[in-house]
Amino acid sequence: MHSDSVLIYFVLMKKNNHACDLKSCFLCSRCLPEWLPAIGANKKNIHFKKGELIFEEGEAVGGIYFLFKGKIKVHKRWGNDKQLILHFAKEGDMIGYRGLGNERVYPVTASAMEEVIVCFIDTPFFEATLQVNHQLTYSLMQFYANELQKAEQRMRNLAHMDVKGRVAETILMLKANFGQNKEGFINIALTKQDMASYAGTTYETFFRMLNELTEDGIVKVSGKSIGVLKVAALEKLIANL
Amino acid sequence: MHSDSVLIYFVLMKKNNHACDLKSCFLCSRCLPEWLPAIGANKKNIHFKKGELIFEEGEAVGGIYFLFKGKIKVHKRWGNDKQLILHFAKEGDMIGYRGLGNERVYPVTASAMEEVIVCFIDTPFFEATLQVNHQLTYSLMQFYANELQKAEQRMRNLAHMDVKGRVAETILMLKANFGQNKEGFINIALTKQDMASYAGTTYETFFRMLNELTEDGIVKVSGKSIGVLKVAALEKLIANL
DNA sequence: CAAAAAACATGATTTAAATCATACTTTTGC
DNA sequence: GCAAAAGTATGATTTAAATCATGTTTTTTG
Repeated sequence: MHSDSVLIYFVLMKKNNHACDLKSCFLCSRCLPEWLPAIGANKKNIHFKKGELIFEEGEAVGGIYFLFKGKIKVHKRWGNDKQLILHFAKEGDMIGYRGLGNERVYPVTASAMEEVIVCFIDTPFFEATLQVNHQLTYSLMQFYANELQKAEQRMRNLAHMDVKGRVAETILMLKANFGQNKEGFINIALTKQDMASYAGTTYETFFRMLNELTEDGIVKVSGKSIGVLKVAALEKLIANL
Repeated sequence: MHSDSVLIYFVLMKKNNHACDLKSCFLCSRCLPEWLPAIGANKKNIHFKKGELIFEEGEAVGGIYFLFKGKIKVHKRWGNDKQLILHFAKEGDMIGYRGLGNERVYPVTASAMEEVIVCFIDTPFFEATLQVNHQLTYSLMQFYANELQKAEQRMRNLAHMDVKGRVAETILMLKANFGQNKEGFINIALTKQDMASYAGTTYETFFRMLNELTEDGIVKVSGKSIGVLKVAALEKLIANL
């Protein structure tokens, strides 16, 4: 073994220890303790720079990812300049699970919104893990059931809710997912284009709606930060009536 | 035991035998053979008339249904006169599986489109079944993964595809799901309002789009029957470019 | 079987939201 | 550190699709 290889080996060790404690993620927390060493031996930590793709729509599925550091957006493209953002993933989230159906091709693109470290498990090992850990399979089934409910709720919103309602919903989702700091601003810095792409509208329309909400004293905006002032008013906008 | 009860008992027996052979449905075909008698003892056959609700959005989840006869539409309401149809279920389909997430409330309404017979399994027994039949749990997980992919695909279509494309998609979905008869018409009679509600548009717009497709010789319409003349032309309309 | 209720068919009108156009400001990469 | 690129900000214009209005035909049901 070259001294180079040894060096690389220790660097990876350090990263692994830093990134994954084999306890907290969706996978490790639901596995039989006896199986954890197998996971430790099979996981790979991978680093991505801002803007890099973790995987792309149409690409063959390699495995499943667990996000340890950074934020990732998961989106579907349309044409060559439109997209619908399905999810903003944060530390602890699972990524790539949409590729586990019959079609072994990713139906979405995942791109790093900042420096990202993921823990990667390839499909053959993940499937073996599911065969052995029944409680994990059951949890994953429940997880999918919940995601399906959310997706169909959003389908209906895209079909019938007006843009202002979807903007309100986007803001409330961000608040619920990322929390807010002491100044009352949501803890995530997104471009307005990305927020618009989540709401299923254009940048311009999103901007105008945000202006209206600001004028009505429902939200406050400062650069990339958005703060909710009147939750009830936002909830009223998304009310199904 | 009253003679009335005896009568009812035999009627139910007969119905059961007619409706369910404990072999072909999603549930029975994936269970351990040893478990089938338990299913036989716990399933209930229920009859619905046209227009009756199998369950309704917001109602507490009772269990899961397997459709043996008839057709059911699964939809989400908006306001009090709009809806988005998520699925047209036919013989063999599973219904009510959306209620299996954390929220134990149906997120959708299921209504009988004609005379319907379903086989009902209550949640406690279904969960026991999942705990015992790991392969079934795994299959169900895969099933959900596929449904999620389809839902997110449609989400993107509702956000970015034009109505004509969604009409084309609706027609191709119906053809793929229900097949066509010798005359080349799709084997399902739906109101245009229902087709429009699936495509996420209004009756009037759906009607106009269908007219355009007819004028261009892409489809043929005769009463409630629609026939596809040029598949490629429909596929081109839904092409993502 | 007749009356009421759905569903069908189409033209005219309105409207929400996308697109286009243009200028300024902040990031980012070489 | 500066040029290019990405993001922000807004007004003006267009357009796709919803809504409204009205008459007809088909289905359901008491």
